[in-house]
Amino acid sequence: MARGITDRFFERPALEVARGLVGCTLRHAPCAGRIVETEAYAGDPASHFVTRRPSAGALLGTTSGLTYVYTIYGMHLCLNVTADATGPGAVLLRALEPLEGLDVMRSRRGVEAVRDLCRGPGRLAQALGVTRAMSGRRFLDDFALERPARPVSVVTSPRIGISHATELPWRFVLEGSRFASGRVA
DNA sequence: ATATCGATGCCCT
DNA sequence: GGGCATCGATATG
Repeated sequence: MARGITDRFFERPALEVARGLVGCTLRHAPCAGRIVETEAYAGDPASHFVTRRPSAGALLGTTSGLTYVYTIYGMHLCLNVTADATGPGAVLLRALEPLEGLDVMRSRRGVEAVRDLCRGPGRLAQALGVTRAMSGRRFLDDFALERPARPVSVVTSPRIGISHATELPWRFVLEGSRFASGRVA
């Protein structure tokens, strides 16, 4: 596969990885979708490297290409990939445009509408069958990534749902996508 | 269309 | 005990 992504892709700053992942196809058989929304976290005050340093610090600080899964608000999982092997970094996958395995996604999610299957990090994780046991594994052991066939337009905005470092435009959205979470710009 | 709110677990003081 | 990188249901313009 000419456009397949390897571990080396993640050996750079989280901002570059987050931007580069937008437009890529994410596969976790039998499901697949186009990544339309990501967020970068590094050593900033909103990052788990800072706010959960004792537990998540090692994983986020000195690795790249590993899966990081955490529970939020007691009931939702969020799927991340670590980036930048020489410094803290991770990318949160926030939304997909569903492409394959929609029926499996529907049964996991318990909803029918395509637009509601993977729009938002908790929904995305549920639709793909993400589990906490994946955390710490090589991301590419559980998922496959392919670059987009053509360059994509990406727009940035502040990150969603955080209360610190809200001024940083570290959210990346595929321009014009109806499958991104949050407000339509 | 936006607003509010309850559910829930984990990591931290 | 407090604070979340959230979602879905409900209530109201």
